[in-house]
Amino acid sequence: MVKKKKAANPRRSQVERSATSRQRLLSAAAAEFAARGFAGANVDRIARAARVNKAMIYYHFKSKAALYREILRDMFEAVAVRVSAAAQDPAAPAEKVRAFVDAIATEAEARPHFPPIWFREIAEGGAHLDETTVASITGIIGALGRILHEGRAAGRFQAVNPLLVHAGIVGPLRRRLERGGVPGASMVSRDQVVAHVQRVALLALEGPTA
Amino acid sequence: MVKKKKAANPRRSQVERSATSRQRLLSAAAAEFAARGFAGANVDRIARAARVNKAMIYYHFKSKAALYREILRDMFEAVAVRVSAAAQDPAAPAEKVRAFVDAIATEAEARPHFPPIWFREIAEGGAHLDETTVASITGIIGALGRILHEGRAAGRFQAVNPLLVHAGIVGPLRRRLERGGVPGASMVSRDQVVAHVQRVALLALEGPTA
DNA sequence: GTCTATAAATAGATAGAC
DNA sequence: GTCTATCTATTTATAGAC
Repeated sequence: MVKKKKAANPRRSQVERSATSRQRLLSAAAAEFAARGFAGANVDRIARAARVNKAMIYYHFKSKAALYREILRDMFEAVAVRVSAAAQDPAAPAEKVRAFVDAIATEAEARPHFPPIWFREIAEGGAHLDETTVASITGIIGALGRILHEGRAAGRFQAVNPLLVHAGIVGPLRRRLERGGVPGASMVSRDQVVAHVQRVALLALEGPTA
Repeated sequence: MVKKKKAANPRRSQVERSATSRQRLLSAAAAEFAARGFAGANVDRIARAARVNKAMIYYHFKSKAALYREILRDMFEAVAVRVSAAAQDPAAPAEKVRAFVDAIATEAEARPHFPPIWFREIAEGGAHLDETTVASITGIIGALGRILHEGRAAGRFQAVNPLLVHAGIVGPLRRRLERGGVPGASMVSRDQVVAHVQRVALLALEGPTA
């Protein structure tokens, strides 16, 4: 009788055994990285927020950087998967654009800390990204590019740079500014934002050239 | 005979006497903050890039934070001034939107490090901003708000949230991604970007509701 | 105004007991 | 898996000579 308990996927068994502290750390870290960026984030603060001993960070993850990379990998992979599905769906290009926007919005909603982190990585030129994550991002942009190309081939869209469309989508799809005295900042609902972005993206693609 | 040389504006005389090192520090710091953010920035690196002794940072500025605030203040003030001018100009609302976009683009061009810094501050919720700078930003959003309101009153624009329009403008108006394997990233010129953003902004405001 | 040397504080990381 | 104590490196900031 060969023992089987050690033969299981190490990743899976680890998750089973320590889902709590590991999970707490991941979500506390996401919040910290979102609020302060990679360099500004503090492992003590992460541990405290997760109500977990700081040493656990180095038990579950190799380093602060590895923890950050893991969060990024997870976030961008999730978006890439959903976005690719939207691009492959048999639907009209315009509908795919709507699905693309909604895919990002949905993932951003499920992970409230995703947009700020994304923003920072853009500002930083992707300094902290590993190859897997770069591949995910390339996949996201690529999926959008395919949708745009398809619409253009069908004579529905005009030629616009995918990166600019992408920026026009990601820009507004961040969390509303909560402070700073900007009036009306927190009065925009999720659905309003999504509807606005979808409308603008489609106008940019289908509207007159003028 | 009262001596006059000490009576001059201390700020002015300081600038006159040390324009070189002070100026070098400011521009080196802007680059560093843009590339790495406030927390990620390193004063040694700033001093080295400016070819100035590190102690000079604390001679000219109170601290790393004060240096950062000074850069932000300058950048946002310049944008606020130009943007307010655009809003006051006697022109049709649509033209004012174009001027608004161009104003930001022009300042961003004059200060290449402005867009990434702006991006970070947005992600951070304005954590490092002093009151003066918050006022500038409020002024920028306010100027856009007035333009939109005017266009709406004239029956030309539809009702859209100024913050979303603003995000749609600032989002694409960042520096083009230079790396990361994104195809076509660096193929977008300044004028193409500005034209795209202007077009999209106006479509969002004037286009059909559908 | 400029420089060297160094103080002082932070913060990432690890050893080792339990 | 979890904790305490601590090491170490980095980095902001200052004192003081020139």
